Amino acid sequence: MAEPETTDAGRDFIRDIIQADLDAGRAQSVVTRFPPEPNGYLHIGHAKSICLNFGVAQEFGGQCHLRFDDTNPVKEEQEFIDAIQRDVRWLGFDWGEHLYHASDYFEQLYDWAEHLVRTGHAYVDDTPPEAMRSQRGTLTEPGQNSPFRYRSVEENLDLFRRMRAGEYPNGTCVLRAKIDMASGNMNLRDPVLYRILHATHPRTGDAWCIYPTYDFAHGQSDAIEGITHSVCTLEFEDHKPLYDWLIEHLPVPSRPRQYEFARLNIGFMVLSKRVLTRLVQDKHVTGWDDPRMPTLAGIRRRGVPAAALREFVRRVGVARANSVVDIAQLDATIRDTLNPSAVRRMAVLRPLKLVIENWPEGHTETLEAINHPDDPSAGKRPITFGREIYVEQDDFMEDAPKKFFRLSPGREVRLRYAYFVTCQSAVKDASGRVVELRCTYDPASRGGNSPDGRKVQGTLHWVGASDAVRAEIRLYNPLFGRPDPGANGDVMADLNPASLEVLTGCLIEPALLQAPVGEAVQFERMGYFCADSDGTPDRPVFNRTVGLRDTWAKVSGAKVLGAKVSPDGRG
RNA sequence: UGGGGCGUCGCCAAGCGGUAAGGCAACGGAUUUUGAUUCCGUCAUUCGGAGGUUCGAUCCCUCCCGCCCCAGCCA
Repeated sequence: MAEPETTDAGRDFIRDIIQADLDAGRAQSVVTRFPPEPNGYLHIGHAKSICLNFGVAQEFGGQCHLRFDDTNPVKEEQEFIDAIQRDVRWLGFDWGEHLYHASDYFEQLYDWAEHLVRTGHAYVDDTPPEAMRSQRGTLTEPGQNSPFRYRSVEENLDLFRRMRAGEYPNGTCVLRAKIDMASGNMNLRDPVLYRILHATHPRTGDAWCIYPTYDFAHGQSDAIEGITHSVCTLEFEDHKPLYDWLIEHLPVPSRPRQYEFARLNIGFMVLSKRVLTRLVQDKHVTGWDDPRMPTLAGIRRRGVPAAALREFVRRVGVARANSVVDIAQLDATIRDTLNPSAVRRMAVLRPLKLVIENWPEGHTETLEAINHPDDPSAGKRPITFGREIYVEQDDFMEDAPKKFFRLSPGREVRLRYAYFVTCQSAVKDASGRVVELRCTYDPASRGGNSPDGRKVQGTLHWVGASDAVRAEIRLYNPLFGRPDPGANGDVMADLNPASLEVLTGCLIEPALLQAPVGEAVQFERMGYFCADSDGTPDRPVFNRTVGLRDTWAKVSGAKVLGAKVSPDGRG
């Protein structure tokens, strides 16, 4: 079985660093972690981080932890905690026993905070938020020391304990590290380590009313778990000096190192939890698993296999340069992954009735169709042919250019696995719309070949009228209408109004009734589709995972634009 | 105008002083009962720019230009 996933993981600067650390003996083993905050669903950007962290651990014989960075109870929910685990597993990774939460370390973190207070490296600041902001200075001007910066260790300890005891309402005061208010790095201007949040935490409930900030929790959590390589995205680069400062001023059990890589960006997509949350809340999509969403749940529902995502991430690579990956790269990877294994079926999205005039009325024949052109082991299936069948509306053109290898009055084509048919005429309704094709067939061409060696230029997919099943098919287009959503202001203004196209009168071959939900099959000549959970036995629903490459669309499109092909289609 | 990063083909991305991998896209052509797949072939004399060091620089140095991140008691 062809496996597009390469065993050679490819090289990048992260793997180079780890290899060098191992070679030089700076590390004996590799321990990484994937640390999502449970405030939303995982998206394809997270897939890059997951594949990197878990992948690296696998390759170097180490381990990767799944750690929930749950330090802000007001944003986090159990639904997200569950969804994240489901999605990481689906992507194909296993954290084994290593499931952790920053909240597991709250007590230890608190003790370390007191340690900082005792060693004079942290103080309780009563400055209100707005005042604190102005005291912080600007990007070009240094900040001012808080008047509370000089409190004694005893007073700070007492105040901090009272914070923990719940004596103060939200916002009254915070615990700050005493570093350097004049630092060019804003993160070093006495960063907040603890804030008061009277909120119920999904895991610790009401045990705490003060919570550590990301900066105070992250590095220390890494140290507790023995993380050797703490890999995160570029925007945390400025936090590294603080990460290191904390590690160096605390009696932590290990010395993790942070490394940053560029986050994933894909054209026509938005990978921002903030925006994705809004899309869900404002009902621009049906939910986190709407197939148009870049979430792992949405992508999965669309029919994309996890292997395709892993391969995509591998192809894209890991580097430090900000970039925007062409969405065609994702589509190509999905096709490459699906092509060798997806079973073939026939479905007509926009049916046009075709009547074979010289076929006996009421007679049907069972023909044989293969399930995969390159894999005989995929087997065959019976399909029913008869006097009336349906073909794709796009496969007929009344006044067609020579290069149109499909149906047109007088032209002969092959109906896949069936017969050669020649279009005799088109029946139109009162408005002039073509509603039916009258054709004749060549009885000698059964199976799709003519004994006289006659060739036809086109082969069409079809569904027999006698056993066609009606279905709904949902076509998905990019959720956003421009490659750089939001570049001109409001992201929501760039939503693509045509991101979802629902086709209700589709006709599919009966074998499709057995298609497992979520598993993509190829509708010949149309693309990859998978059954959706919204479907019922009498009303199946399919999602388009991705279309097939369509050279004809390019050629005909160019013709419409008057660019490449002359009117007769001969270029 | 502070600090930290990044700039290699249309889009990703290797390259780590010895004379530009690969993928996607594009474009030819072959095979094809999917205008699919597969297969062959074309596609950076040049690495943001200008100097410098060197026998030799995409790789080292200097200056310049451009882009990204940072002023949450978010992560």
